[in-house]
Amino acid sequence: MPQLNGGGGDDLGANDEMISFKDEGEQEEKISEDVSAERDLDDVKSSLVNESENNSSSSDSEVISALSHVAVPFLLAPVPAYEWPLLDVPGSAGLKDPRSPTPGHLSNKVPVVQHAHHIHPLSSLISYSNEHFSPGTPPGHLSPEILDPKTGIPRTPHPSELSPYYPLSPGAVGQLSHPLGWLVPQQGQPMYSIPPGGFRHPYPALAMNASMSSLVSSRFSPHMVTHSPHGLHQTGIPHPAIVSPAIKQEPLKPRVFGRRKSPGPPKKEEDKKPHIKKPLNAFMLYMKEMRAKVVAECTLKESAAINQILGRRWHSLSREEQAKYYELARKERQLHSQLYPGWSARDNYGKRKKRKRDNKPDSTPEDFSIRNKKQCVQYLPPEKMCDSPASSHGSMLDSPATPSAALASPAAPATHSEQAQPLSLTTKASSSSTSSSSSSPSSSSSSVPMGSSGSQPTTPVLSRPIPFASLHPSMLSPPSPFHQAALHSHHALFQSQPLSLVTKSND
DNA sequence: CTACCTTTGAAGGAT
DNA sequence: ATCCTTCAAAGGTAG
Repeated sequence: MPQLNGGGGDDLGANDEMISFKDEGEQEEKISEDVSAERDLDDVKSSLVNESENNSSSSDSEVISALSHVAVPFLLAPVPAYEWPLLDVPGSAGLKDPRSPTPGHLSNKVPVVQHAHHIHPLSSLISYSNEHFSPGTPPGHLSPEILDPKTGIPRTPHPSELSPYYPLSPGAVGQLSHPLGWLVPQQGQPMYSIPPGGFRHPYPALAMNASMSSLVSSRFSPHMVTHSPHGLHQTGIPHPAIVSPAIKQEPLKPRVFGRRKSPGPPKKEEDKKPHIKKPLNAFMLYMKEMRAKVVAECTLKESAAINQILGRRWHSLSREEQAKYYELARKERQLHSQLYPGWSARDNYGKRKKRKRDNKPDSTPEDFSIRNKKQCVQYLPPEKMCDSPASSHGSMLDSPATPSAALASPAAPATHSEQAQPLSLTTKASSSSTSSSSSSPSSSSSSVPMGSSGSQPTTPVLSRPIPFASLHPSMLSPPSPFHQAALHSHHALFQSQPLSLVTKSND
């Protein structure tokens, strides 16, 4: 259990969080795109700006204006809408995740808790609509107590049992939405697909605690839980993460259904091995929640464009807000690890055939640039329409590195190094300027901010022309050591795939 | 029909 | 220790 570091990493959280704040310079991205692409964008931008007559008096002209006319409500109140009040849950103190390194006052505020009178920010994601409750799973408020799986005797959940998942007070459990996405179907679709034939739990011996099982069961329709004698977890509750290889991907999707017939002969071994999906990370959880909203606000439907918007919005979130998702993600990973102790992310390798155009050295610069250019044109425009003003300068930066932020870091247990670094900045080239100041909690010892997503920096930068372009300017004048570190990391990037990039920029 | 696109984060293998 | 690759969601799009 990677995540279960016993309370050690207080700082972990902080670091983790830092990772996410790498958006600064987003604006630069737009501005510093590659020339040709920029032209194309300019056309679009201008058109957008023109269209949006009134709007923006603000300086963020294009983006805001474009945005406002498309989705005013969405843009105008991005944060407020999700300003999650850090709920103090006095009663949950004992229940809070023991590992939670952060100070009690902070940890208690984990927004996982939803009071009856509050609407959880993630309600869309984890909301328990009535329909989601299976008959056999009475609302929590009706059954605060949990039946002991072994004895069948009602008992109050132990902190140790709940804490790993959610710091909920016993009484609150039933009222709260389960933060784990897989426990809550979104838009009628479960986060994790469920094989029609039932589940074959790889770890039957695993004991799911009562609280968990109740939560889990609440997410599945009765028929799913009831039949399928084999393949079901000991508790009789299939985990949404388990997906039969044959239908491993979104079985509920029509198109998937259509192609159910396996192309080849039934693969024996694969059939035996259920596809256990990776737990969603913080951003994925955020996406699931926000996608619908973004789509509603915008006319966009393409996920690629939506995701771009979501990515920006993600960066625009305050630390506290992001912290919530990190916390959720962390818990989900924990739960996942408990449900599938032997599971490895590696297990899913090769499941998806896709392997995108990786900026392999082979790809010629031309191809690369063209491709990127095309993408930019294709997706960025829409983004601007709906995307929130790249408020990189907004909340995150402004907000002092509060301890709470630190708390966010879910991956706490993860390597400290990564979190310690503000690397996020580096990543997004963007890191550009703004970065440095506020967010450099970097007291970290390790200088290189490649930390967590060490890979991240590279991929994005390469795939995205924009950030890269902006990279140069900012890098030229790195005042602080931090910048240097960032520069260094970027430099590494150059070395790894310099040609295409350089060429591109020159173009 | 399938892979791609796009985003961030996590994990694990490779160096 | 660092870097790189893959996958997680999702839905339009292109081949």
